[in-house]
Amino acid sequence: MKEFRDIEEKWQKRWDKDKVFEVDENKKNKCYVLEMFPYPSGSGLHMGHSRNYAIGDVYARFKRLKGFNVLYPMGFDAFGLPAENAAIKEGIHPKEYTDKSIKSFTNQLKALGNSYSWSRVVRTCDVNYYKWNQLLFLKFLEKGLVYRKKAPVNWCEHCGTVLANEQVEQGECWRCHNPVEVKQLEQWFLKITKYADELLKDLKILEGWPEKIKKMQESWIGKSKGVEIKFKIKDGEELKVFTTRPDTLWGVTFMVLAPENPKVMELVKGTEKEKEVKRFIDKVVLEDKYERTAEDTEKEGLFIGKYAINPVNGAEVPIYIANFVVAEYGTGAVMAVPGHDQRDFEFAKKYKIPIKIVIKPKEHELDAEKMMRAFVDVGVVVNSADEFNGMNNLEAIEEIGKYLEKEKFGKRTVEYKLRDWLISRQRYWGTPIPIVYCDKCVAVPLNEKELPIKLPEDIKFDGEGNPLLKKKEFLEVKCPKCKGNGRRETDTMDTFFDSSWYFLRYCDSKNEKEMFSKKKVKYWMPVDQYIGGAEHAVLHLLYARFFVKALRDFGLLNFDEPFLKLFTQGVVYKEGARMSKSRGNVVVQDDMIERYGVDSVRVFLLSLSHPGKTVEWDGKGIEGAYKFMNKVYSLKEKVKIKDNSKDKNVLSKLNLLIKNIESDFENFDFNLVLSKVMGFVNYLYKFRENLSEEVYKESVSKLSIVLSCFAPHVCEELYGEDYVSLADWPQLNSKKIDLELENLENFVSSTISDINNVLKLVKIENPKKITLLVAEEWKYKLYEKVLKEGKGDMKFKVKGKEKESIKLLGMLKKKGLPKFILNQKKELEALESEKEFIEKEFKLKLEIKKDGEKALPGKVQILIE
RNA sequence: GCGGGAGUGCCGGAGUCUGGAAAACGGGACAGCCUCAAGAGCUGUUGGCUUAGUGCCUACGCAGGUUCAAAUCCUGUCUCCCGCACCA
Repeated sequence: MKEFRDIEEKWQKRWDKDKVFEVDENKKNKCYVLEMFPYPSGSGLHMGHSRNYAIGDVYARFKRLKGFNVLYPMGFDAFGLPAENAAIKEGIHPKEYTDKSIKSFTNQLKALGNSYSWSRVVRTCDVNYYKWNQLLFLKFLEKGLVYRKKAPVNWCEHCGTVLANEQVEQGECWRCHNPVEVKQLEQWFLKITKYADELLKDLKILEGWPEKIKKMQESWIGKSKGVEIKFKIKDGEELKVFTTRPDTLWGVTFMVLAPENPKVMELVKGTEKEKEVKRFIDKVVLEDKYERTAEDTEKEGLFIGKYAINPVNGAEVPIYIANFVVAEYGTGAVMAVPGHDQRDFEFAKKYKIPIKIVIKPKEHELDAEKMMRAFVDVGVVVNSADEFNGMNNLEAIEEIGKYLEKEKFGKRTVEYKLRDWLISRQRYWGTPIPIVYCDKCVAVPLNEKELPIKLPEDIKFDGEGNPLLKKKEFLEVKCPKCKGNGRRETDTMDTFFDSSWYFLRYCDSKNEKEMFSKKKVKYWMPVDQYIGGAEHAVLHLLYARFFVKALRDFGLLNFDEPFLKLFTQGVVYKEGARMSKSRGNVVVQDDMIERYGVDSVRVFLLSLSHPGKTVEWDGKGIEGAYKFMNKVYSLKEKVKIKDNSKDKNVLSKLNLLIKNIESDFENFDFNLVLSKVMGFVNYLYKFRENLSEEVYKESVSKLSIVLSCFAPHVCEELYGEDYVSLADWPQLNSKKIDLELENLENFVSSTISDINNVLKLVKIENPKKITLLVAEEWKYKLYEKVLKEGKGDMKFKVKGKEKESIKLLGMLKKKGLPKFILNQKKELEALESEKEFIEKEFKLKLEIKKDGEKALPGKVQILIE
């Protein structure tokens, strides 16, 4: 639509020129609205993106209108694999690819009309940004939060790099969905586990976060309280196990070690079992780890010929190794209680190991022979030490824990599922890790002054491994410590490192001297409203929280959490799958914008459904949004005034609208805002000839302010003075809301239904008398009309509300009721009333939604005889 | 198995917190007006029955319960989507 397109261009240029959305620290209340910054890929923005960014923009614009000093920045998560892969595939440099992508992203975001503060753009691939990554790395190292360790790590062959635990989804690489292998490698880890407890605890203060995301983090951190118990190995040293169920300690009938547990080979060394055990381990370890440890995988194990001694009763139990035990959790060894753990139960059945009952239900006995599954419910301790028998097992967990500590059999501990974060990546397009290796000094961190370590740009991509490995100038350096020959670290940082603090950099993105000015960060942070996808629940959202806590402990920040409120948008699906380039089911925004104008597209995308819900793409509805925008735009031209009979009504509707939508905005109920605004626009449009100039102007002006969040360009045009984007939210004038007017229809119809209900209730076909007692406040004209004039003439032509009045009259008449009159007390009584007294009385409350200031006395009593 | 969420016309979705004419708002379909025509715009219809009434009946996943009154509150149950998953 040409006209809309012209308007868009005009205003986008003006916004840019006048720096309308640029902000500085000032005395106003600040509001930091942030969307997760995008990864700039070569393909354009599709409808999923458009919807997401529209959501953020509506909120930011709303807050701006409400008088906040709104920081709403945009940037690019510009390092990462896809750029590198594109480089290999298409033969262009990742930098070039990224620059190009960022450019096209920027253009498309601008085309969307989003009110970003463009001067603050952050690009993580700029030295100016990533040098601070390097500084941070050194700081982490200094504080003992970074360490290098040889460990079993997740390796994605397809991406040619290791991955963090969080980046493995059901055994597959989060990015390419190829199976992940386990490799023993020496890598850099970030000690996120140090903050495990705080990360868990502080979830409680994140009231503005979706429950779902918090639960996901909670289970990812996976805290469990238990006891570490020492078992002696017969003729050997001791073996520690971790258990959350010390109450079942007397029911232990075997032990199981993870095959990877180094203790295993030590134990069998030189015994006749050695070969067999080795074969078993090799077999199990070769298997895909995810499959092996899936819940429905058949349990397999092997007795290793050794026995352990239960510290509390001296019982000797056989030691097994088995596929279902995870090496990394707890001590990589478990005490098995088949009576009270389903996994142990299955294993015991398979290998014919005895089952011993030590907890039983209150009411009946258990027979270990006949049990079909383990008893895991709450019960009573039996067959254990005398002092615990008869105790409720939950209580026994506590007591036995204490007992074990007292007897020095073990100690109470806490275990987490959370693992340290592996940040090394064997890829080129990322932040170089500021480390030099040297034969003498091992791994030497660089001095701060030597930063930044620039990522060399002049390199060759042959598709084989990390090109940095072949870049001599980069590779060969002097050891900073001994000045001998050293070799630079060629691994780069996980890009989630970049995104863990970018929101801080926005506060002061051009600072050359520091990561950020503490003062500026203090003003803007924390982010008031964060918006992004739920898929980052245990990735970015967890890492960023960790960074903030760590930086706080470095003395750089003075708050505990980066994001006060979080909104997770829904995904746009097409043909049953998430819209994405790789699936080839994208609908790009450009064509649609070209045809209908961007405001229509924005309105359409947000009217579809609640922004938090996933939607299946169906472009048909755009027509409706387009019609709506046309109608809105046509309000620019005032038609001839016939009369001003609707002034009151329109003002009432207008103020009602302003009142109602504010909380909808806060709750992200944008679909509701839009439907309410549409309702108002229809009303205004319908009666535009019956309005005084003032009222019309006021209506259009206020409408354009509230609607500017959704349709900023057309609304700028409509507003006509200054920038609507910087206007003040319209003042609510509650007095103009005419409740009588607004509730008229409601009142009549509900009265009808009340009478109906009452009639049904008392089963009187022809009641002798019906009395309606109406409160003084209900001076509804309609009632007067119906009851004064309504002589049963139902044939006068009426519409709308008045139709209802006919319905009321007719209905009453049909029920055999004669004329009514309205008396001074606003009591309505049947004329031919009997003196007989009322037999039944039903009070029917007619409650109208409260308006906060004045609750209506709305109450009608219907008395029937 | 655990956790989160959802079941309402042909479709997307309001309404549920705070019980009181179910279906706001939008899409789609159908009919009419306007047009040479198309589009746009406007008007109406869109659960069933119907003698066409100002009528009756049925309906908010299913089954119960509370209540004068339930989509809404309570109990049970089914289905679907999403996340985690042998963590001892």
